[in-house]
Amino acid sequence: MARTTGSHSDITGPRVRDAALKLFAQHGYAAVSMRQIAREVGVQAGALYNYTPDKQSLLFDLMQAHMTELLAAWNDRPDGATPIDALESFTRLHLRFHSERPEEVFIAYMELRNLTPENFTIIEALRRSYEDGLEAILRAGVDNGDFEVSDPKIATMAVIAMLTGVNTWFREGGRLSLEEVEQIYWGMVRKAVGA
Amino acid sequence: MARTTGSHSDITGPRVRDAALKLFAQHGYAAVSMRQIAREVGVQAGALYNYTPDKQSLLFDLMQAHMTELLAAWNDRPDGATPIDALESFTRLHLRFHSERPEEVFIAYMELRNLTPENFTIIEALRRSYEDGLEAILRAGVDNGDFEVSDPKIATMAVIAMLTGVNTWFREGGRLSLEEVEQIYWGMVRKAVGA
DNA sequence: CAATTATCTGAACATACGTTCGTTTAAAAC
DNA sequence: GTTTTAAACGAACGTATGTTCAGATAATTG
Repeated sequence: MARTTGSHSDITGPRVRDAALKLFAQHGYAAVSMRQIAREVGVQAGALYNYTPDKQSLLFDLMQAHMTELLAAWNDRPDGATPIDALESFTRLHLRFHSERPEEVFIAYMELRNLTPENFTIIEALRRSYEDGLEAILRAGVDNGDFEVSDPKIATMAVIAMLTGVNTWFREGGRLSLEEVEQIYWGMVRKAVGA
Repeated sequence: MARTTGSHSDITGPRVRDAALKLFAQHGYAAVSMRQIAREVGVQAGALYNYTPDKQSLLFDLMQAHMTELLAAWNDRPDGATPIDALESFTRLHLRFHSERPEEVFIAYMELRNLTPENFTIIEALRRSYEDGLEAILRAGVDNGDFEVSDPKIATMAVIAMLTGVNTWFREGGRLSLEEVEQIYWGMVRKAVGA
């Protein structure tokens, strides 16, 4: 037995990726074996190596793609005229983007320590660049008097932690719609920075 | 070779616990082997089973002890006269308790999915009981007009996420002292709930 | 000082791991 | 319709896993 009916690289490739995403998010990188991923795809373990050089690349590619998409979404945002508008825009974008990708977000936060040092450096730089975007908004608001923030660096971490925490409980179809959640969080963020 | 000079249960026991704590926090539960823990302790893998029935109990005991200590600290708090005082007390306690135990906190948040279902249920109940404490404060403040919070349940999650996020960057001896961090965060929490 | 007990070793268990590779087969190209 | 190639199989590689246990030895007890 070998190549099965209907087997195709452009079908299996994404399926490998999806299986890795789902299983890494569910059980953690270290707890998932290549054989489990293969079983989820419906293929033997050896066949996975047509699509990834190794297990580590499977993780790294997922995280890099996620961070790159996040930064792309950030760069495409409608730039707010005022720091207040920009902060609202950031808040809503962050909530929407993250709530749409619970598995990617989970992996991005939980599996950093399972990256090789080189890969970790790359992902860390992407993350910092995202944080810098928010920090710039906060500093602009402090400068023009819109915000009252004693330490923009800490406020940046606080806001991001608060927003990302939504992923621990928010589920589509739950008590609140995403729009309601956005509204509530924007209210808290706005007040927290004194605007 | 067998029992070595100076070997004692009351010495090795805590050392097993400490090694597990350190290694689980550093590499993750699934990525750490019993032989690694044994090497850290300076003992053969088999000897660990004098101190734990299995690897899972090592994780569960760490998490249960952590949550129990957190709840104990919470019950011993000086109860604030007003909701505002109570919220400040909560904020400072949370920050102090968590910053003193970075490894336990890391494990408590990252290794939930590596608990057996029964163990997960127990830990989850402890966590919820902690969250309920904060939610009660927020509701009291809403009722007496001290706070302006549209959804106490969400505000609870937001505040805890914001505060726990401190552990991702705070290091003793860094730019800011714990006291300064407490002050900054209390300011943001207070404003976020409209007090 | 002899008997007992607590503590640890070191080997063994069956099973699983990530990865490689020769082989086989279906689909694509000519 | 034949040749070429992409894709998957399935067995094998050496190593590691959690856990058990008989045997050995140091500390403790009487």
